[in-house]
Amino acid sequence: MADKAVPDIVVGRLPIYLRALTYLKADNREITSSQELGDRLGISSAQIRKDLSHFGEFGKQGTGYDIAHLERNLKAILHVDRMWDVVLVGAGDLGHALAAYRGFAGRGFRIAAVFDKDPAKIGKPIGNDLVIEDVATLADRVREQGWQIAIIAVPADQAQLVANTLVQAGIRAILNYAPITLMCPSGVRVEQIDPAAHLQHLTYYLG
Amino acid sequence: MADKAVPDIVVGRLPIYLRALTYLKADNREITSSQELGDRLGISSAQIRKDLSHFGEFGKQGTGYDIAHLERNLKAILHVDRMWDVVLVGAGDLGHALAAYRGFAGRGFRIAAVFDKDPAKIGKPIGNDLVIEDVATLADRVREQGWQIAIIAVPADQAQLVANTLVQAGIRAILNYAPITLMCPSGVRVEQIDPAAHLQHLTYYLG
DNA sequence: TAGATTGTTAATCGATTAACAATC
DNA sequence: TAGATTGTTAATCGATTAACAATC
Repeated sequence: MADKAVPDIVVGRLPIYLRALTYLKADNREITSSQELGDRLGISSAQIRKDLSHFGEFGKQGTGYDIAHLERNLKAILHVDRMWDVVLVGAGDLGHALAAYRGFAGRGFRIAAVFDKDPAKIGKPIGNDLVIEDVATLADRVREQGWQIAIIAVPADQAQLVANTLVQAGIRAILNYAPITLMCPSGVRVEQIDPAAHLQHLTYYLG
Repeated sequence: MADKAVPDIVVGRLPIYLRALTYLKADNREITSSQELGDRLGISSAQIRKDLSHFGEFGKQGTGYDIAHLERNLKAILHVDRMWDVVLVGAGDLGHALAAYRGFAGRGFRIAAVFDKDPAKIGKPIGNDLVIEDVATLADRVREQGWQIAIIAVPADQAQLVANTLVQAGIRAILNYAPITLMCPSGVRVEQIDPAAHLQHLTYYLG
């Protein structure tokens, strides 16, 4: 059955499935099952089959899933069967870590440029082969390059302003590391990473 | 109505509410409403009232919520009305960024120690006033200090091993930055941060 | 074939929303 | 008081699970 409006919560699990498949493939495994995947991920096998069924039929009864085949399909579904340029705004410690992060390349992403407003940082090298650019030129550069994805790694009090600039310039997806809820027009998707919030979620369960 | 087993999804929203309250307070606001909070967070006011009702009655009909009072209560509920020591394992770029992160202190957390296995890093300063310790001593140090929370910022292929060590030593909550699903005994809670997975979630919605 | 596992349906479970009496 | 907003109930909506026919 082809898709008709897949629940966002299902979409959010696909990258996890994809990640698991990549590890299985690296282990020279060729076939897996919803049972095995579920065991590894702490998810029921029924849920995995149901989730995948939103997008098509990828398995074989009695056998399971061809790992390379399912991986290829998930990549296509998530549109990571190509490379995406990502703009990074903020060249603090976190920005530097993200610019140097090895984990993006294999999963469809490349940090294409880094911006900061600190004159002492502008012009300095960052990551593998980038140079920090002036955030004053951010909007023009985004428009000119047609970038669609941005990562915000600036202090909380500047995040909304940066987001506004990005959206104005045509960015359609934002990964926000600033600990603040961004207000963005519908049509712009935002994902948030807030380590302190995650830790607080955990401490709830600690005496 | 007091709690009887609050859904985890509700617990996960409390840190977001708390964060919003802190900003309101910094803005010298004294009173807010479920409506205002919801508008700011993109959540329905009904959901906010329902979520809070799991823990008690914090508002006043016709008026709303006293910001400082609700903030105090949420902090207590999440057990961040105290400071938590957090062990950080992994002193790469990300580890350095986390060790230097200013956002933890105000929200209940302090990086208490950093561990790495690289002899070239051990003994080097990191963050404000820490020195990188040998991961070989991790288990002993965790036990001796009674630490309960850890952040894993090591490469994916070492994350499970580190997690096992931590759990063995008594850690009960893990924030995992390695892009791999950790297998941990029930009783140990794990939260995962995987930037590439978040980006893939976003690209699903991009043409 | 016999055994295994998918894809799907129906049943269950849980979360969100709407609505409103209570009341500040 | 009149207006506003809570806390809660009941209704709706959506997601997960169980079960199984199909079939490799």
